[in-house]
Amino acid sequence: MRVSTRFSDSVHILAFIEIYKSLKLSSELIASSIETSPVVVRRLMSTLRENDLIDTKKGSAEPKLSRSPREITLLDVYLAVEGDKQLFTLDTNTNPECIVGGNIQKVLGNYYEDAKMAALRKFNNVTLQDIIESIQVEQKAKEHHLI
Amino acid sequence: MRVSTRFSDSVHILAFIEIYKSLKLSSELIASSIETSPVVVRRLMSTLRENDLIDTKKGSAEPKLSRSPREITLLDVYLAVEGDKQLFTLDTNTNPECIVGGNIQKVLGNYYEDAKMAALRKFNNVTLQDIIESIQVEQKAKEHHLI
DNA sequence: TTTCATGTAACTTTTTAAGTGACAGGTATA
DNA sequence: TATACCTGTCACTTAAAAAGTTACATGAAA
Repeated sequence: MRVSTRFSDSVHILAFIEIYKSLKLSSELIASSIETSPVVVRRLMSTLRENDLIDTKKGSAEPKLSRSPREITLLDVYLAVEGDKQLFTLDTNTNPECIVGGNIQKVLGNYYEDAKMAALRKFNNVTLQDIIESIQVEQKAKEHHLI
Repeated sequence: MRVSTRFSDSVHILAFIEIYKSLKLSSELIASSIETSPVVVRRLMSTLRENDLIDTKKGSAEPKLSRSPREITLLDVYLAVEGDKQLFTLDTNTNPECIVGGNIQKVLGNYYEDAKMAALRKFNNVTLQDIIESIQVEQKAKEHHLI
C-alpha cells in the first residue's frame, strides 16, 4: 500500500498551529506548508480534535492547541493518528497445524511488542516544544549559512 | 498499500528450516506452513541467501542456515528483508519556503531515527535460537492443556 | 446577506507487496 | 539416461491502505 505520512503530517500541523498562531490558520494555509490538499489537513485535524490535541470551531479558521506544547509528546500524536496499529507486521495467516505456523505469531508478537515499546518510549520523551525549538534552531542555522 | 509480512515470514522460514532440517525442505512444504505460495517463499529465500543467512542449491530442496541459530538475530533478518527502510515515515514533500515545511523533515527524521534504533537494538538481542525455543515452549504448553 | 471555512461523505488514484503463471535450467533417482 | 521434481526468476494481476479529489451542508463573521 501507499506509505502513511499521517504521523509526520500531524506533527507538522501541530507545530504550524503553534508557530503561526497569530495568523488566520485555514486548512488551505496549513495544506500549503505540507503540500497536500486542505481536505487531507481537515481530516487529520478531525482526528487530532477527537484525541483532545486541538480545539477547532466549525466555520472559523482558528484552531488552537488544547494544551501547552510542553504537554504534548510525539507519543500523544502517534497514538492519536496510528492508534494501536502494530509497528512490525505479523503474518496472521499461518498454518495452525504446523509447530512453527501454530506458534510463531504469539512468539514473534511478543518480541515485536518489546521493540515497539522501546520506540514509543522514545516518543514519550519528546515534546512538541522540543520539535518547535529544533525547527527554529535549524532555521537560524540555515539563515546563518546564507550570510 | 498492502502491509508487508516479509519480516515475519522470513523469520518463519528460518525457524522452519532449522526445526525441520531432517525433512526435504521444498519451497512448497515451507509455503504450506506459512500459507502462501511457493514463489513467495522462493523470493524471500533469495533475499535471505543474498544476505548470507541461508545456503541453497538450485534444483535441490535442501536449504540450510549459513550459521548457527545462536548467531542469527532478528536484526540480521530485519536488515536483510527491510534494508534501511524508514520505520516511521517522513512526508518528504513539504514546502521548503515555510519555516515548518523547510525544517521538519530533518528534525522529525532525527527523532524517528532514535526511536528506530531503540527498536532495532531490541531485535539485536534476540536470536533465532530464542525464537525456536519459544516456539517449542509454546507448543508444549499447548499440548499440556489438551491433557 | 454574502463570503469564506469547516466537517464529512463518496469516489478515484497511487503505491506497494502478495499472489499467480510460466519457464529455463539444475538435481537426482528409478 | 530419461523422467520427475525443484529452484530461481520474470512478468503480470490482484489486493489493500492511504492520499487526493469533488461535492456539499452548515456554521462564522464582516
